[in-house]
Amino acid sequence: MAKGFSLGTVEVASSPQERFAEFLQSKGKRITSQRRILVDHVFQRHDHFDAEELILNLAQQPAASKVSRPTVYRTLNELVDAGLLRRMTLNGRAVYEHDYGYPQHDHLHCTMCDRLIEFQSSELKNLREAVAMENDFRVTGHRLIITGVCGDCSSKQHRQHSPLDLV
Amino acid sequence: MAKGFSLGTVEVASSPQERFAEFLQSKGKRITSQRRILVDHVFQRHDHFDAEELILNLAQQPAASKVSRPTVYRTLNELVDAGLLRRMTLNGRAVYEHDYGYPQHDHLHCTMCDRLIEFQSSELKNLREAVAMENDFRVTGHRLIITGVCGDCSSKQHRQHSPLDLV
DNA sequence: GTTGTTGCAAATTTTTTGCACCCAC
DNA sequence: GTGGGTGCAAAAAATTTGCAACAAC
Repeated sequence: MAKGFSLGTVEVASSPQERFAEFLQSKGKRITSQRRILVDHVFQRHDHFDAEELILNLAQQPAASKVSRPTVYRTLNELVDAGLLRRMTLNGRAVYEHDYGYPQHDHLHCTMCDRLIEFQSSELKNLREAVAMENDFRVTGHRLIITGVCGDCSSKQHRQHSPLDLV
Repeated sequence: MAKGFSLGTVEVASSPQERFAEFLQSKGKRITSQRRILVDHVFQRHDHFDAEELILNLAQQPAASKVSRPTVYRTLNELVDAGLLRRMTLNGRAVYEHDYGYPQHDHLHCTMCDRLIEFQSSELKNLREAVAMENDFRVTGHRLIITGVCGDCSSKQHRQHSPLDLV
């Protein structure tokens, strides 16, 4: 199970850091400062982001917390594998959001301002299973994106938000 | 070959060619041989494809029906704008399918063989409207992809189909 | 004859990889 | 100490764009 601390208490992995550490160890991978920095940054705020935003964000931090572009990409993939992040593709580029300790949900995507609005639907899960059953399919997940125009953009039809103006 | 797609008993009014011509004219664009060639190719068979497949496919045709790579990309975008094709993103690359004269549907995506299985669900439309209403959102469309492993791949766990082995 | 279109090559954008050095274990 | 990790530069993959020749209207 979880590794005990010196007091002998059994810890359940609760923070993203712990959870990621567990994943890495299970894969024989190492816990490096870069990986810690990235997990910190990614889970400090709950919003949608892409690799470029994360890199830019890190560039504005003290030199100590800089991580190279390839490592950012490598680590994002690991975080997806670990089940901590979920990846979706918006306009060709990958967009990430928290997947761990965050309820299952889907998205409304405004094509004017690129904003993502989250919503939950219990019916969808039933639908998913029903369809899978009919098609002899073993489900591991799903992605539903409803596209359209959000209320804000509907009113001020002329003005547009900047791309990737996220939730 | 088939000029319209038959929806049960009702045939749609115009062919993709006609429909595209209409779109082009409404935009002040021109009907060129390349565009005709592409529409022909794309609507000759009903399956999922990506830009590279289409280009390869064309390369094996008589010289007369060759179209350059940029033009293929440009025209695919126009066909999406015209509502003739639907675009979705599979593993970073764009995948297209017919959208005109073809019933609304969604997909099961097998992550082992990359096959896309189509299905229809009427409940989804209700769900879509309900969610949109709640969020003050004007819906133009949606995309649902249920990921998992298809029956074929579940049985022969070891063997894998080649990527983009399509429906 | 105008104005949009094509093809070519090259640029852009996003993401991945090879490799020498480095560090967590 | 050793094997995995990092950063750098460079490659790769997918798509877009500038521009001169060209064709549709």
